[in-house]
Amino acid sequence: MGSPYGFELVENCVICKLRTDSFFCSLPKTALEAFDKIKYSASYPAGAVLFVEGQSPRGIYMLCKGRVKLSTTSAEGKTLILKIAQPGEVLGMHATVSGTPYEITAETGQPCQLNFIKREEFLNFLQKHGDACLKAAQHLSKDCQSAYQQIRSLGLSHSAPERLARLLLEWTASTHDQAEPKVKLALTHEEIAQIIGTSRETVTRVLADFRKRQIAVLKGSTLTIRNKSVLEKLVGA
Amino acid sequence: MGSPYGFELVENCVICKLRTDSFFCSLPKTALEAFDKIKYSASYPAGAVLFVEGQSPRGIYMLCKGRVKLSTTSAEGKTLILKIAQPGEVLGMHATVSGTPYEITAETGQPCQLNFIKREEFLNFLQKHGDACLKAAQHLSKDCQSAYQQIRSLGLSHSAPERLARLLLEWTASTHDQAEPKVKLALTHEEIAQIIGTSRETVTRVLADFRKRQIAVLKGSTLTIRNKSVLEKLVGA
DNA sequence: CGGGGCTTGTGACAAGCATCACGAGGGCGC
DNA sequence: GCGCCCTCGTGATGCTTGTCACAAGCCCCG
Repeated sequence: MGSPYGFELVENCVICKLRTDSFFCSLPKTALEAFDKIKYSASYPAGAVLFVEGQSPRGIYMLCKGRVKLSTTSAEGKTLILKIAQPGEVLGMHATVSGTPYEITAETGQPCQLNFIKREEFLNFLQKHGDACLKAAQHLSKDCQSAYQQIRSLGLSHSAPERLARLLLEWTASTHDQAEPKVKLALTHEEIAQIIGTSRETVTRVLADFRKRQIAVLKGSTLTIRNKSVLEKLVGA
Repeated sequence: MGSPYGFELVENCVICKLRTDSFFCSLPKTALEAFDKIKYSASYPAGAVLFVEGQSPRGIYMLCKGRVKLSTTSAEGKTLILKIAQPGEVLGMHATVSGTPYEITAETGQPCQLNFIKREEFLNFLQKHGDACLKAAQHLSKDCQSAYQQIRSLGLSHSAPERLARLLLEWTASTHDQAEPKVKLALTHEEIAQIIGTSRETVTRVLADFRKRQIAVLKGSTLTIRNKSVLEKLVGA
């Protein structure tokens, strides 16, 4: 079938080509089929809001394709980005599992395909399928870990350059041992600022400084690390 | 039986008087008995280190009695306290479930009773007992939530008074509708500073300011909120 | 009761950064 | 092609707070 957002909508998890090795995708067949029965597939355009902090949990969203921005906002309107979710991740699981309101906001950053599962059916599913429940626990653990990492970044470093250096290293962590690692990312300075908890102007200035010192260059949406060791020094001390 | 730290060591979870309504304590009988079989009970003095960030996970600790300080430390030796764990909480579950190194350090803040469970046996236990696994997921969700709350506090507020006000309100959240809520806590200014990510001197100064303005008074280990609405105003805007 | 060692209180100073303000570039629709 | 809006670049300014330095309590223990 066709789709309004430029890609095929895959309706069946069992034969899905998007499946990654992460989380629910890698369930044994019986669990996967059960999962397939209770899910609702849907496509969303960029900028769609899946849920807002404070809402009581309707259920979980499993991200098949695209990127989703997870953020939280203060009373004054200041926004902090918690993470950019990648395909394979499950969104809104904390709230759904614990029954408390969503504590974060999820917004698609580009056209996305998602599977939605209602809260009750998801909880039932977890109870029936022990291996799925264990996967869920693992997923929650990962979320905790990334949260702790962000706490470290926010709480244990005073300078904005240090936090930005840490973020750049994080982004290029998967590119092993290249002379000049390159990463594509479609984030504005404003959004980067919201990740590391600083102002847009500071990000601009620090990036300009990095460019001048030949440490890292962000051109268009391509980030190139020129001197990884200096970045590591910035983070380390 | 006697105990070196001034309280009885309860050896059997099923008949344990310390049981709270939280997490594994409130399991159905069969699961509780299985839990009881694989656990090792032990008492620890104040200042004992249960695990250190970076270690590969040996297993989980279930806190029955006492308080445990969970923290993380930067390369420069700066410490950030993530939370003070209360009885009923499980420590080290993220690392144990996901198999990655402990990302935080756990240190007893007073004499404690803990149950330890080896990683493999714990994972087995979760797989066999679906309701326990669900409880585990709920516990992890709670941890995530408190982590997100701390991220909000660190990332979305620029002033130290604001963060301290938020912390005080958090501490007194359970004391509903008292004219002047009082809370006992045995934390030094240094430790408070490590929770809200500021310096010891700043905590001292802000507390002095709060005292002068009749907002909150910390005397010995007793905290008294004199004017809750001002605190809420500090947090809100 | 008289020391250490830890905690708290306070002043001075400078760095870091948020904020405001404004201008330049670049993409997109009309 | 023209204008509009969003993003990026950059200067000036002042507040917040980290840091250093040191004095005063406080508590525990011999």
